[in-house]
Amino acid sequence: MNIVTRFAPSPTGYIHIGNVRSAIYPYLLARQNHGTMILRIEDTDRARYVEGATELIEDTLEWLGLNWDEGPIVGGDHGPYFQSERQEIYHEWARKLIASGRAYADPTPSEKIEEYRKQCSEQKIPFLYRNFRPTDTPEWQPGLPLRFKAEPKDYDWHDEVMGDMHAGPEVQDDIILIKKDGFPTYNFAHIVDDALMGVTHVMRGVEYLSSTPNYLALYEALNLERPKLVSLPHILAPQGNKKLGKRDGAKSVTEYRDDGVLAEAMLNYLACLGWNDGTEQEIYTKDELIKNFSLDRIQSSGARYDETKLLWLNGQWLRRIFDEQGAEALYARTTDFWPASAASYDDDYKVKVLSIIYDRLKTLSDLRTMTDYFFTDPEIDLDMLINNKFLKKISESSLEDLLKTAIQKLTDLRNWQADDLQAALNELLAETGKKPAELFSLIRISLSFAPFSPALNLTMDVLGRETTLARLNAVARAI
RNA sequence: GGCCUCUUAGUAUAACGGUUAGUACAUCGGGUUUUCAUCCCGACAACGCGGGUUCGACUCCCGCAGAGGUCACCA
Repeated sequence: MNIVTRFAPSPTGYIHIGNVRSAIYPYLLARQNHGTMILRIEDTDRARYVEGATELIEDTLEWLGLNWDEGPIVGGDHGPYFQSERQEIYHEWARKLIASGRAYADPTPSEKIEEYRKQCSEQKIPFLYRNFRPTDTPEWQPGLPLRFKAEPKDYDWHDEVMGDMHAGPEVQDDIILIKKDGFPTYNFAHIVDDALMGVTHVMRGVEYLSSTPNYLALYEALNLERPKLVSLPHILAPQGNKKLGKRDGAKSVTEYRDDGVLAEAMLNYLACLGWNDGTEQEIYTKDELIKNFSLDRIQSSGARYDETKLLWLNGQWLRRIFDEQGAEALYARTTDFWPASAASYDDDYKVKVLSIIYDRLKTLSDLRTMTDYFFTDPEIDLDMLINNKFLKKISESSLEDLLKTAIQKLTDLRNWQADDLQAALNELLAETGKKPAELFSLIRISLSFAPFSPALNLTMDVLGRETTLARLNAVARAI
């Protein structure tokens, strides 16, 4: 069987980390089975439609590397892939239901419905429209909503994540199929679309679980085959037990990209939130995820979003790319993340800086704050030097002497290279009788005036003889 | 309120009747000649509660509690 999955978002805004997973899992399943992944835009709610949201969605999927085989941009044999362009199709299927007596036009004014709803809520009973079903219904015409005529009964079905399910007649209702504006509801449109597009696995959030019996009734009434149903548990906000949503500050996926999180790390983290393959592996490439993914190992409970772990994974990925693909490969990802002061420097120099700083990065945007002193002379901050925990017991004149001794030693150094620099530093240690913490802190801070920096010899190597000596001399004069 | 789902350390999870309940993040301690990281070593820390079934239960069954979802002309 050819597996066909889909991601079917509404273009109401950006995709955030709480809802990308319903794109990732269908993608993994489709790729694993050499099947088809469809992107369908569910834009039937004109009020919530947001201009540009479709592009935002496409951008997010592309960044994560979740390409689709059918849908906007790429086309396909089952289009259109925007529900707003499928009006005729929905109406055609709606007419079938009218013909078979399973749908009726509803003339009830909305105030009346609101009243019914209120009655039920006051009596603390569930609101079922079928209990208020109008007896005399007109012919369906524009301006009138079309409702399904429920014939409630028991349903049994299997959910690939939740297991065997059962629901009684009490949950089935006369749901709206076509709204009065002529657009279909999600409830109706997705049934028709999934069937026409050959979707074999419907993967969506658990919030649809309670309406599933209505969908089963619809498949039956339309004489359509049931796809496999896969309910994905929610991703929960870091605090509390609420589903992670925009209101809890769920950031858009692309915001993480702009903050310097790698797509590999994001995909890795999200895929493993609520799914695991039973091994103790933590780092997964996209190909490994595709290979190892399985529906039956998706958790049935919600998982809390933990940004700390995402950032840890990002660090792992930064180092992995550097170690396995080389400095150039990682450098290629850093283009937008250098401080302004780096603009005039060439690629070779920046690659060197990256090479000695990369294992201190959590995100690429850390480059902006951590590398400035490689590109511009830092402002001399004597307080920082004098109050350093290793240097504060040394008098200022001793510091000056020590610095001058170091300058002399480094000035005499023949080869300005990491190894030779380290050798010179070691000799300096022996000659001055200072502890590494004292001597190295003095030089390190004098060069960077930063809270931390890479190994001293590497820093001096990258900075070069001229800059290093100039900075040290400047500090020696200032003390 | 009805219906439905979920419940292992702070977090994500492993275990599919018999383990000192494993792993990772976080936290705390130590090591790798300065700092901050990386890396390595170590520590802390969990089966929601109550009944069964069984020689034996985190695992199976039944209650309870807690949390979440749903009951839209939103998806």
